[in-house]
Amino acid sequence: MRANKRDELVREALEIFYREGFHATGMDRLAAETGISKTTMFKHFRSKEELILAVLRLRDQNFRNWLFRRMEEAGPPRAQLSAMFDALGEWFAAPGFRSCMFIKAASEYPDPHHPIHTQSAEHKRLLFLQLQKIASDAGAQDPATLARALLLLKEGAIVTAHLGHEADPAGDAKAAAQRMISAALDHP
Amino acid sequence: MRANKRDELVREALEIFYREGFHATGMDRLAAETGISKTTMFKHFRSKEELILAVLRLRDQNFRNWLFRRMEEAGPPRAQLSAMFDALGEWFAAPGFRSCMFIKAASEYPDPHHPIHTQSAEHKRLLFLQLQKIASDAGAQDPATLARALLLLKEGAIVTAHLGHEADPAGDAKAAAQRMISAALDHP
DNA sequence: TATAGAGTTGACAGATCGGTACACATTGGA
DNA sequence: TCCAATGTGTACCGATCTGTCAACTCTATA
Repeated sequence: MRANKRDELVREALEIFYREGFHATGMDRLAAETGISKTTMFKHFRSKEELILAVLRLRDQNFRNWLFRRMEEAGPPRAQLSAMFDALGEWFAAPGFRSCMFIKAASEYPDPHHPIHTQSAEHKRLLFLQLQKIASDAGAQDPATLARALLLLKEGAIVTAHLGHEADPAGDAKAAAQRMISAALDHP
Repeated sequence: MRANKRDELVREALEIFYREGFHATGMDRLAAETGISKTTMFKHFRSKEELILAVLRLRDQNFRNWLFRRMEEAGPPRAQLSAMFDALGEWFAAPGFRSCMFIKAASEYPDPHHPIHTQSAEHKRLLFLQLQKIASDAGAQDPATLARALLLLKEGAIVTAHLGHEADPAGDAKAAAQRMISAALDHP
């Protein structure tokens, strides 16, 4: 019961923060839109910052689960790597897509030492580690370099999908990624 | 004493917004930090939004001038394309680097129809047009596709330099870019 | 010297910010 | 049935938010 409200708050706060932004969303508005009273919110989280950190933890889990599951469906490691960009393309096309929550969080809390910033960076690090592993399984001689290159394309595609005029940034990124993958695996 | 307070305000507001964020910086604080009175600020700009739009216009000019000048110094078009990433590397290493102002603006004003968002998107479009021209001058058969791929790497490098743990995102992006350039120009 | 324009000051408005005090409701155990 | 603990809602705090206003100073130029 208590945990329910807490989880409910985090889940709904995630939607609202993602849609509207962190600074732009006040605790009053959060209470009004979730139907959870401010007192309850501040019982579960000592501050807005703590709530945001909880939201980011949930987002990290959701996003990595979703992405790597989609990639696994593609089969062997090499196919998984390029399948990442198919998954991204679906995400971009989904209604309500508004860029990456962690890029947004880092934008609003630009101080690199701020907890919200460092926690956002941690999400990117976890993505890198998993991608590096898949690149290694695929037979890359330098899996870290391949993983970094693919992540550059991923972040670029996300930003461009949100901010750009382009029709298919995920497709562009996939085409570029396949060159990188081929260079790393076919001509080692 | 006909000093142009308006330009001074825009210049200083740019620094503060870039360092602290848009929502996080109030007009009171802007007045306190610039020494320009609120009355004067609201004489020149009817709203905070108008001030932000003026700041973004200035940033657009400054950034494109700086980047394309750096690229031109590299000589022929093909060298210019990869020189973009050397310039980015210098930017990332400069003290006070805090990602791209337009990515940040789009993060804080995520509604794609918001004037601040659309004006940020316009900056990216202008970058694309110039890059496409250089790619064309370099002899690319499909300069638009090459320009899009290089911009994906550029945006990814910016985000990663701000948020990532990586040592040299500009270098990684440059290495990947050179593959793209070579594929587009050497094996047409 | 008169005047217009730019800038300043300080107070103020109404809304919203993050956060809290306190009374009320609900519940489980004795 | 009673108590204690826990969860919740209302009303409120001081600070800050964007934006306004009237009264004033300064300065360049006609």
